[in-house]
Amino acid sequence: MDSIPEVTAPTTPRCVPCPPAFASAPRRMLAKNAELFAEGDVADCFFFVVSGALRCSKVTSDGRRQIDTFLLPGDILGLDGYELRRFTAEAVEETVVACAGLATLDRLIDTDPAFRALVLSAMMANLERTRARILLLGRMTPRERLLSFLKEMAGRLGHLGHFELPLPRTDIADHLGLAKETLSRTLTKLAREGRIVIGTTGRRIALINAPTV
Amino acid sequence: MDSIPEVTAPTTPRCVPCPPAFASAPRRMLAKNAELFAEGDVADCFFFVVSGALRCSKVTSDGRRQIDTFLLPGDILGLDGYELRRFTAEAVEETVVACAGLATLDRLIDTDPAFRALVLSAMMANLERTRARILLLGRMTPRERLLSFLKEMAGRLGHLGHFELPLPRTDIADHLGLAKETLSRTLTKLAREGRIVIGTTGRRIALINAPTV
DNA sequence: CGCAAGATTGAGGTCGTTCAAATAAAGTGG
DNA sequence: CCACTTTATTTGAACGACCTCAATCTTGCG
Repeated sequence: MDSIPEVTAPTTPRCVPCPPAFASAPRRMLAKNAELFAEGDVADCFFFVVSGALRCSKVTSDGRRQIDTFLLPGDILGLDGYELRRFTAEAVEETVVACAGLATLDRLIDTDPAFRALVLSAMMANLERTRARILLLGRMTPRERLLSFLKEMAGRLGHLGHFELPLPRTDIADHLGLAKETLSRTLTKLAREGRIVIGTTGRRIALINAPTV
Repeated sequence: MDSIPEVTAPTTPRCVPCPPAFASAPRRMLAKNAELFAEGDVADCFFFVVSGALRCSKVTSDGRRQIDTFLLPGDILGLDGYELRRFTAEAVEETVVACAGLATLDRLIDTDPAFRALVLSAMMANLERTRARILLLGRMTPRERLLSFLKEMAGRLGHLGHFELPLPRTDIADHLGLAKETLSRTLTKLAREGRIVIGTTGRRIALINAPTV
């Protein structure tokens, strides 16, 4: 629609240093759309996202999909403490994770107060983010959902100006509980209103002066 | 619509013994619709629900309300670890809670492995329940939402046959992301189909042979 | 350059909401 | 305990938002 101000390093490669617990943990590289684990798998390890992005989703028997969360570099995945995975995790793009066994997790929680605090705060942040999404999905219009999502992403991606969304429209739609067509329409409507600017590639988005939600 | 098989003790009083951490904690009695705390309040203690029921909700500036969770006897509230409350907690009916300070919580987490496990598992259960609701709110029909909710409640209230829901329709609607009229219609439709039976009082509900969702 | 996958746009239908009214239930005060 | 008030629930009708289906356009990749 409009052009976005180009910057010298438009796409921050987004690779993040590991916390000590994962310093020597083995890495795993995932191709685009590769599955890290699936709903129902035995949960025997947890992960730290080094680079790339993951989506965690559930699918109903008739194919409706809901994406719980997107995981970005620096996030921890797999703390839920269940025997079996409750959702599927897939790479949105090429992604690198560090893996650690659950025994490690239990040991660290019991012996390392700093790590325990990290885990607790990660869980609480997770819970709070999820709760915010409950309000979003239960009571908000597509427009509000999208603005809220973009604001969150802007914050998490660390750029308040513009940022590169590594996510296809379908994923965003399944995250926000919308049809992809509705998402697309809402997106262009926001662009026409001047609330956002969409790059020529479609993936780069700039939030213009976004008032709270 | 139809009559529900009467039982000698139709309404289980639902009062639950305290875990040790709350054994000598002060009690607080809440009248119907009384507020335990409000969004934005300073969070200085956490609670154990002894009897009654609570609803945790958020409200948008224009009055749309979303109920995150209902708390029933035996549930713990206030583990989120935030400085300020992120939601409002009110009594659905006359309710008794036990209160403990957050200092107690921190101390117990650091010193008592059993309590730590309790807290962690409570948080995980909470997170999982919330995640299930994300799918529900994002991708399910009113009918599916209601059946899922009734099934959950039947399990939590401990009766797989019929049970007394202490909740008004409006609360259920705001929990499931529906208009109260839609909820009511869906309810009577399910009753006509024979999937549920609604008592003359409207609050007692029997789930008939509910296949999974 | 051509194909495949993703995104946008359009048209039409459906389901859930909104507004409004009627009915039922629960409190209240005599 | 009853009549009355108030609140909650059910029901109806009509509108509108979002979804579905389908076609077009764009982007990415071989």
